[in-house]
Parts: sequence; C-alpha cells; structure tokens
Amino acid sequence: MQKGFAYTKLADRLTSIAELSEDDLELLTGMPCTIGHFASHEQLLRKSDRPSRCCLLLQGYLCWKDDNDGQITSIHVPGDIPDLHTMFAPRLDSRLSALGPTVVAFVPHAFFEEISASSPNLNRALRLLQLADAACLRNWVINLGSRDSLTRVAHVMCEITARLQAVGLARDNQFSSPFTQSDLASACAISPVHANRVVQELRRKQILKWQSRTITINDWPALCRIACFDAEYLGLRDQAVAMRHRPTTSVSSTKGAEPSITP
Amino acid sequence: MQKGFAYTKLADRLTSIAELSEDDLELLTGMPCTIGHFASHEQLLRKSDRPSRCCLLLQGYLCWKDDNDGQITSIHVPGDIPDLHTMFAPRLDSRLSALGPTVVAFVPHAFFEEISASSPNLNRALRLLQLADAACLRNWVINLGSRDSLTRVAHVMCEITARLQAVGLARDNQFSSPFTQSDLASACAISPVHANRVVQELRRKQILKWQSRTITINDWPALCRIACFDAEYLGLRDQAVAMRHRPTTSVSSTKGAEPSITP
DNA sequence: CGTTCTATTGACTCGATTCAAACTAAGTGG
DNA sequence: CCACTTAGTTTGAATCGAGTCAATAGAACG
Repeated sequence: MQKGFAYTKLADRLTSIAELSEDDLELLTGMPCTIGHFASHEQLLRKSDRPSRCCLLLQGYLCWKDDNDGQITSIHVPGDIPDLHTMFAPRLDSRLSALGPTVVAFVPHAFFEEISASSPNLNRALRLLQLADAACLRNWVINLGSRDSLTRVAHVMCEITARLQAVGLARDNQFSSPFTQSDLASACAISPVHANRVVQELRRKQILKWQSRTITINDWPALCRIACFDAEYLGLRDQAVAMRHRPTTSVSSTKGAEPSITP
Repeated sequence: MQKGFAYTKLADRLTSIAELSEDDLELLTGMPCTIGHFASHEQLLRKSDRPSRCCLLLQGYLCWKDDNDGQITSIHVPGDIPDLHTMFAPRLDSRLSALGPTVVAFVPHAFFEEISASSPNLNRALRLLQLADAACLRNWVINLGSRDSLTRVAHVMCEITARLQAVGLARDNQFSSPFTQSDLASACAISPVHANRVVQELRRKQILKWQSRTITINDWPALCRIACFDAEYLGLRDQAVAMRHRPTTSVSSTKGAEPSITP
C-alpha cells in the first residue's frame, strides 16, 4: 500500500514534466523502497553523508539548508527527489532537513540507473527533474538578488503553491504549512521579525490567510502580480495532462489531506 | 589550430572534475565546432532561442542574466559550457551574454550525445559539469542570501580566481577583468555605487589591485577569509592532476594571455 | 497547567540605495 | 594628433528598507 503510494507520487511528478508511456509507468511500479518518517527540523542528510539511495518525498516539505548560516536554498514538495544528484556525485555541500513532519521513500540509486537504462522516456524525465531543480535555483537567485522582501515572500508562496498543484495538491489554493515564519525568513533571506511583518501585510491585503498551520491563497492573481511570478521556469507540461492517469480524488481537500501514513 | 585550441579548453575543464583516459581525450579531438567572436554585452542566446548546439567558452567571460532585472545568476570562464542543459531542455529562461570580448566554440548537441554514448567516463564528466554549475548556483544563493556586500564581492572574486586556476589560467593570481564594476554589482546584487566602494575597500586593505582591466589578487588568504570561501563546492579534483596532460605554458602569464585569436 | 515554541509589536540603528555631480579613461572622427 | 564624445569610476549627502533588541502575547504540547 505504501509502496503503491510512493509509486503514485513519483508518477505524478514525472508526468508533470515529461510524457510517459504505459510501459514507463509499469516500470515505475517495480520501485523498491523503504518508508521513513521524520519530525520537523530533523536532518535526512548531513554534509558528511555519502548516500547510496535517494529520498523521494511523499508527504510534507523538505529543504536544502546551508550548514553555516542556515540559508535555505530550495524547498521541495511531494513527488520531488531533492538528492537525485547524489547518484552521480555523492558529495554534499549542505544538509537536507524536514520542514514539518515528513514521509519519505528511500529508493536505491540502482533503481534509477536501471529505469534510465531501460527507458529513454524515463531517462529524459529524470534529467528534466534535475533541470527543474536547477531552474528553481536560478530563480531563487533572482528572487534574493533583485526583489524586495514583500515580493520575495510572495514569490516563495507562489512557487510552493504552483509546485503543489502540479502534483495534484493544493488544488483549492490551500495547503498545510507546518513550517514556521522563521523558516520562511530563512528561505527569503530576511529576518524572522520582518517576515512576520510581510505576512501580516499579505493578510491585511486579503491576499492570503495563514492560520492553524494552513495557508489559503485568497487572491491568486494578486499574489502572482506582487510576486512577479511566471510559472514557466518550473518546466511543467500542460497541467490538465499531467493528471490524466489519476482521476481527481479527495487529495485536493484541505490541509494537504493524504492517505494517512502514521509512524 | 583553433579547433585544437577548443579541444584543449574542453579537455582542461573536464579533467579538472573527472578522470579521463587517453581514449576519452582522443574522442574529444574529434569535436566539430565553429568559432564565434562576441563583443562586450553582446547576447549569445536570448530567451526565445531553441538552440541545437552548445557554447564552449574559449576566451573571456560569459554570464547568465535575467531578462527582467538584469540580475547575473552565474559567471563562466574558459572551458565551461554554460548552456549544456539545452541538450535536454532547449527552453531558456534567461539570456547568455558576454562580459567583455569573448571567443566561443559552437559545438552541435549531437557531438556530446555521441561521446556520452561512447564513453562512460565522458558521460560522467559531462554530468559532473552540469552538477558543478548547479553547485555554483546553490552557492550563489547563499552568497546573496546571507552575506554582506564586502563578503559577496570577495566571494565572487574568489570563485572567478579559483575557476580560472582550475583550467590553468590566473596561475599568478592575476587575470583580465574586461567587465565593469556595474557588472560586478549585478552579480552581487548591490548598487554600482556601492560595488565601487567595496572594491575601494579591498584595494585599501591591499587585498587586490584592479587597474587597466586587470585584477591582481595580492593577498589570497585574506581574500578567502573575508569571502568565507571554500573551494570544495566547485567539485574540482586535485589541481595538480588536472593539468597533467598539458605542461605549463606561457598561458599563465599576465592578463590571461592566450594564443591570439582575432576576428 | 505550566513549559516551550512561535508570533507580534515598538523603538532604535545601520547597511545599502539613490541622486547628483565631478572626474577619468578610452575611443572616434576631423 | 587633438578635440569631442561616451562609458566607466569616484565622491558626498540624504533617505530608506530591513535588521536588531527587547518585551509581550498567544498557541501547542506533554
């Protein structure tokens, strides 16, 4: 059951960026994995680790965080494989930590090697997954480099929302936010105090709500406008297509409700 | 002659990050390319382009620059292939421009596909080249996100120096700087005026000289200290090894002197 | 039901931006 | 070869966005 869940998450993500055949999806069902649960701020990978498996995020949020200053350099949502690059270069220069409670499927590097060798489609999809991460990084540089704090925060909100939606979550513009305002501040490279003031401004403008660990985007167009957000860099295909193999389910209900997997 | 020059640049760069056999190097010599010259601030790739070839930088500097705000997200030195990712996803989200006059070898995507298929070593080397770019991006995020202007500028200086040295340039801690202080400012996400003040501070502290389009690092250890620079993220192998197939030449003389290639 | 983590508020400070002007180097054409 | 033009660098003064510090309020958790 959990393995089937892991399969679904990966399939959703890969089909959001590349076209896969029925055979490709069939190959994915053979994915071996073990499930791991992590508490908020727990570290999945440290700088010294030399992993031989990847982390496929199933539920919650992960982030890459610099060892020295705690700067968050990327945020990941279910379906992502934040450490896919460890297949080719196992060296790490920062740590992978959980933002809120998370569920992860550990998949041996070997599996991805196999499917890359067997299917050109899957090989391409995995490469695009890596490129999407790189594109996000470039966008993150732009965000920190040339936008004021309000725009930055809005942009991070937009990115999270869009990426969740690409894998069938947050369809109603609402998603769970188990992370703190300090986490948001680390992502936007502003102080926690100022992050709070910006969030309040977004609330005052009726653009979003953030209460009881849930964020609701009330005015998506306005948020995008403030954020200068253009989803193109995410490399997503037509989103309707992306969900084709998986009819709409209750997944889109509030707080990122999911098949419950408890530790 | 020029083709041989292009071969050398690529070989230097690839051996700086991966071990290659004699056969691998032999394969590289078959690289087809056409040479292109560009003036300062000229654009090699625009957002709308869908290239079928890569740019191997032979001389000078290239940078990726955001279309909207001009933020520089990465800087490239000879031996780099800034647009290697266009092989897999030809979409661009920013523009590739020259920082100062540059010489570039255009290499068809097909060539890299061929050598990746023929040699696992080369395949790995090219993947590492992409990963090194991603690591630089992550580092760039940290630079903009959590360091003050002096540290940022120092860090960019360190990165350029280290990357030049990895391919046998700037061995005497001196290199040509055809870019302006405004370019440096765009890279560090500070105002041109402030960039100037920071450069002056580095000069006053006797850490570097910057005159007649040449930068000389007088106090490398001090610069690294200010910059919090640790070259590990560049993914370089032992630098002595990297240059093994190419005995020291006059390349290391001042101002990045090179076999002259004129338009 | 207290402890702890998170969010909120106000006052003060500071790094960096902006604007404007002056200065210098590097081309360009007569 | 010099006068003119243009691009780049340098300087000072005023301003502002964001950080810091410190104290309070509120929510979550055992």
